Amino acid sequence: MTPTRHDRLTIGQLAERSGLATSALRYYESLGLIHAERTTGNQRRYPRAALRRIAFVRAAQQVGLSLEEVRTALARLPVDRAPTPRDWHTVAGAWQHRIDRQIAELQLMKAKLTGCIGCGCLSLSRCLLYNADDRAAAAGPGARYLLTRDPDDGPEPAVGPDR
Amino acid sequence: MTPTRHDRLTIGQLAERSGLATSALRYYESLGLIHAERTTGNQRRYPRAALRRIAFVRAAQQVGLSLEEVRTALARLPVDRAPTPRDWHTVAGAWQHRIDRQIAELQLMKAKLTGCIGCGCLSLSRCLLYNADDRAAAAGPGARYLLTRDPDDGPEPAVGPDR
DNA sequence: ATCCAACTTCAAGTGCGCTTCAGGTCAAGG
DNA sequence: CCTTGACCTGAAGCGCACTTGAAGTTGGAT
Repeated sequence: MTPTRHDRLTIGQLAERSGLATSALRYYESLGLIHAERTTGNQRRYPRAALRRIAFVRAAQQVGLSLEEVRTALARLPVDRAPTPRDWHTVAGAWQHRIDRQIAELQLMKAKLTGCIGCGCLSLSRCLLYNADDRAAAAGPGARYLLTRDPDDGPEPAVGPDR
Repeated sequence: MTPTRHDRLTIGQLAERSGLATSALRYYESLGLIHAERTTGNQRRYPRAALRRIAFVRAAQQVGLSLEEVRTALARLPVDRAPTPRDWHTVAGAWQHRIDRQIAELQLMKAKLTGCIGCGCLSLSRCLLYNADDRAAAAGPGARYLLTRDPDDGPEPAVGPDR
């Protein structure tokens, strides 16, 4: 221990403490997510604050942000000091909305599954899962919104074992 | 409508009804997720059941399964008939566990964020977000488990504006 | 002074889930 | 018959988040 000075971490040390690979850290740095000073020999030396930024990044990823979005979010926080409660409040608030939305989606899905279990579902004209995807169409790729309420089932040509 | 016969869909029709691109459908087929018969002219004709399988795939993706996992799951369901309640019960039960876990993770995250908002957090020695990532280390990549309780904070050299 | 693990850069590779492209075939309407 | 749009295949490309590899340099310990 105390390989350099007690408050400057080498990339290896940062990797160990953050649980990320050194390659990931360099990658994050290339994206501007973290920053390092350099020794005279051009080696990176990270301030302890880097750990905090990394924690922020990982947390943001869990919340579903891309690294690019994380970069934007980080840009609003102080570069190498702890954020103020005010800084943090803004960010965390936005995250909570995302989390709430994700939880809501999962709960909806769960409810649909429960319904389907009960009804022996996935039959052609009744299943929520089925009808959500069908004729929802459009809505673009990516965040396809499947599983929102299906207002009407439409004129499906009777039930009968589909084939 | 009624372009071929009423119960065989062209890939274009399936695409429209499922909301997926034809390229995605061919891709799914290449993975064995869906199956089509061919016309004498070698064009695909999908049974209506394909819509159900696609719904299954999309739902599974939402639950976090990879297409490979979906393939495995689908292998346990009848190929082109509606699954029985029993079939379905097994699968849906497994999914619900996954969903529950995901919800729990999100709620934990949310709780931590709330705590951090209250305490003006992300300071070096106290923040849950910070400490979860730090010295959790290991645990492999991928499902990194960040945000579990931090038992001890360890001897952090006082708080003081880190730098 | 010497050693070697840890560091450096840059380019290329990986896995997933698709999309795009090139070059050709099919089928239904005019 | 001819056109046109939907379809076919196989290969390549894309975006994301990294990892791997090659070739060279640094720095802390002995």
